[in-house]
Amino acid sequence: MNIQPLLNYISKIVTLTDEEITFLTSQVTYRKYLKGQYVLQQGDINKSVCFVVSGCTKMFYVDADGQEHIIMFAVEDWWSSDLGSFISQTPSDFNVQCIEDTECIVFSYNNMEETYAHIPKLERLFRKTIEKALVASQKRIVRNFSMSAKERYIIFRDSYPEIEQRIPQYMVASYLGISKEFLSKIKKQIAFQ
Amino acid sequence: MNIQPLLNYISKIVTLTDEEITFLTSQVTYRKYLKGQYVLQQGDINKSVCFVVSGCTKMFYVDADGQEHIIMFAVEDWWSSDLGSFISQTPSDFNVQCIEDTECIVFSYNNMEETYAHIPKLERLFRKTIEKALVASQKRIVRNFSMSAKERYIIFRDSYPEIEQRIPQYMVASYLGISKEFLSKIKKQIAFQ
DNA sequence: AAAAAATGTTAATCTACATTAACATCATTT
DNA sequence: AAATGATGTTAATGTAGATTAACATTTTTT
Repeated sequence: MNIQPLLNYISKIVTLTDEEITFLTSQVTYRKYLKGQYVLQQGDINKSVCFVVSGCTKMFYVDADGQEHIIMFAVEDWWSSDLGSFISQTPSDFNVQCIEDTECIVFSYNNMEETYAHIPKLERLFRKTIEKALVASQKRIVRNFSMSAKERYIIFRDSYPEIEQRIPQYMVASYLGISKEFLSKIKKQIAFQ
Repeated sequence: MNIQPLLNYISKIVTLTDEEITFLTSQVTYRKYLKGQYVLQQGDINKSVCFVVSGCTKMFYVDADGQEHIIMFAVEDWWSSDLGSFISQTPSDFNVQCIEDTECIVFSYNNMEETYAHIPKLERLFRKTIEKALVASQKRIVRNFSMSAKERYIIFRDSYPEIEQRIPQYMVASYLGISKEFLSKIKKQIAFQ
């Protein structure tokens, strides 16, 4: 169990005492998923939130026509899972699936109250995480309304170059909300200009 | 100052003592805006969050081409303002403007810590409000990706019939992310089928 | 190394929606 | 009541991006 990446992440936001670190370690579990495994399925209530230590996950939605729409990716040092379902304990609209072998540190909903009670700083940390998710989500709505697919692709590529490298292109297309054929066209166009 | 609608709203989620109500009343202010007035401007840090007692506001974004994109409306018993900017105290991407004469109860960011300290239940209430905003925002992304303008219009109309009645149609179009001409066409199509 | 599966490309055709522009209706001001 | 401005409609034309289908390339499995 390699909890160090989580501690590094936390230390950027709040400072924990040795005692708090010990307690935190006792509250979380470590899980390894294989490529292709589901962390969460559409319709289930999300009981846990995962901090990714290694690997990569995608959160996506399958619509009425069976089409897959990727909402977000999570790589090292990111929170995977549907935060909305986790915090409200309502059925999730999304699936979370590993697109690489993935190791993560898991916070269970059942432990959260106890964890917050023992380490109140963590409540603040999670509040901030949710805040960031809200801001990012609203920015995404705005972009989808006011920008072309090409502009959105360039922003994605420049914001997350590491992610673009390691995932198949058709998933980038799904994230951008366009077909893989059209993304192919966009990339060609960018290469020649 | 009519604080009753806020108290009714709060009582649905948490129960306040008389002492807490008195304290809360001392912490908020009451503001009246005229139709057309701005509550928040793009680029400013949102210092306050408003509970709408009467009237209606729109939150919108003006893009690089000068086009307006409406993100949400707020009517009686809703929270107006950009929660993202408020909670993170970062410059807002959005404007909030009254589209009717509007009265609201204002929480100032500077008072929040004190309010939370005195009435911890309210921290939970606000956390839940943010959670709901996140869930709604993610649902919106999904809808915009996987549904046609007609489907989105029907959902909007059925979810918020009161809002549709009281705002001009071109604002509904902006909220849906389509042109007013196309919404006009959709409505005609629905009427004839 | 061959076969199979997954991923990526190209081009033709199609469609949901935007844009433009002209006009119609309704609300507000004088 | 006329005039002005705000809102809504219709129709013609344009375009971003979808869909289909065939093929190319890369990766994985055997």
